[in-house]
Amino acid sequence: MALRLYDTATRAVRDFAPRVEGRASVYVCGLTVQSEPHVGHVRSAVSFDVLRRWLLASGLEVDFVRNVTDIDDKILAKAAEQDRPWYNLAYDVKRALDEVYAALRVLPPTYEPLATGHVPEMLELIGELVERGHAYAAADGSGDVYFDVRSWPSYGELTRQAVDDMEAAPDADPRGKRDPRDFALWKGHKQGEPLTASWPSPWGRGRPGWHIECSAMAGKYLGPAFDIHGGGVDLRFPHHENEQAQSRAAGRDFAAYWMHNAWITTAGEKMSKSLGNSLLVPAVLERVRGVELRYYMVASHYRSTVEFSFEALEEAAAAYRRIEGFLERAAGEPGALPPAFVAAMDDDLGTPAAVAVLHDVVRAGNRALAAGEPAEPAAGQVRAMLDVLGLAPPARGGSGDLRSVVDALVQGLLEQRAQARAAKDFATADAIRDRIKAAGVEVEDTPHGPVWSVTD
RNA sequence: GGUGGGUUGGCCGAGAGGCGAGGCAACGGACUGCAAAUCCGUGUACACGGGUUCGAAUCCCGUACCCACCUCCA
Repeated sequence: MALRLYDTATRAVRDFAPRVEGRASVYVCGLTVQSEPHVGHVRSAVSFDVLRRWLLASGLEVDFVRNVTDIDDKILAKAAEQDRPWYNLAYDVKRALDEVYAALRVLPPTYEPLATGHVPEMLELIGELVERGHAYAAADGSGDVYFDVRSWPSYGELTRQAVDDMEAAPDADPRGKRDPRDFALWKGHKQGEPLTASWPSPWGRGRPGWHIECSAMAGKYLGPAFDIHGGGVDLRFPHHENEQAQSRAAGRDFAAYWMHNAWITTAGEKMSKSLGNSLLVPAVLERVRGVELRYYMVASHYRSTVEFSFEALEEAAAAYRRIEGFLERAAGEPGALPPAFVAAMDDDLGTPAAVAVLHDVVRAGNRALAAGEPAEPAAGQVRAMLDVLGLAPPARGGSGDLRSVVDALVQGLLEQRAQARAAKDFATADAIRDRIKAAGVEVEDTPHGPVWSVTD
């Protein structure tokens, strides 16, 4: 295993060695299902999907968990605004998210646990923390339970921050906290909140704090120690810092490597508040195909900020179509990966360099085609690389049945065109081509005769 | 105040002491009835100012600007 990954905790690229030989365990923070996903949201899923596919391609079995946060303040607030049950909103958004993931070729996780389905596991963990003296019930009778930051000396180790240097959020409601930096493990049920959003606990009815779900669910599905924990950069603090603190304070080793993907920004800023609907994934998918959007993301490194623009997106789509065009001209079953591609991927998932290799091989293949030489080896390599990146070309021209129907019809017209061309009646030949094109089928002449494809 | 990341050609986007990743666009050529596709060729880019070095986009010092996080953000 020659894979090396950048580990946020040590701020260094480290050799990746799974805890269990031949098996990698990965936990990725998924989304809070409160509103439709924009392109920034899905970068994380795509980045870690590439990680997963590369681990698989490297011969490892992969246990891949990505959670769904389906209960939180924002969900409750938005549902109340929209005058519908919070679980109705959460489930709708989750389904929209599933569609987006499918469009972007993100493989379904091995497990996709919901926070609301793991309240007992969370309560158990909170109980352990209280027992060990790292958590306490608020003295104000609110039913809140807090993690005691001062009781855990290594608090702040993930993000290298000293507790005393942290800004004590001035606007935060101190409630029953002993220290303003203490964070909620359990939130007591409040007046006005739906009763359906609360569960019984030793501290009264309430709901889980944000961070505890990930510790509990990672523990359940991956065990007290696992290999890689991932998420967006913003999650380093507080979310991941807190996850690690509460897990380790409960005697679990937790993650061995931490990986964080960078943002997709607009106008140089984080994509969120002033976001128009145009950047919601379904809207973007009206302009390019899902596979092209994925190419756009994969063509830059997961730790680099991407400044989103439709111009750049169209360029990426054009680059992708070049690859796709080559595969339409050259057959070849997926073969071996070029060593340069493997080296690029092994170097902290160097997808930009890997994509460069992809284009190099495409050019070599096109050169072979132009010279009338076999292009199967190149096509095989290209297909193998695309599989790893989750970028295999989608089937074109509809179902196989329809495709043969269209082919029969088009072939008849192409024969007429060939006769016209042979007779140097180019006006008729072009008229036939235009007619076919108007029906959505493009014809290209190649040294081996005309080839048609369905335009999107 | 603390912590982390960034500034590369017309555009996107890698690289991290010597050899110009790759894509898009542009221009020239080849091929073609035309078109499309494809191939070949064309670029003296690394925020600014110093320094180290035989050699710096890359290392050091300083400056400017941008972004993110600091307790419920992908």
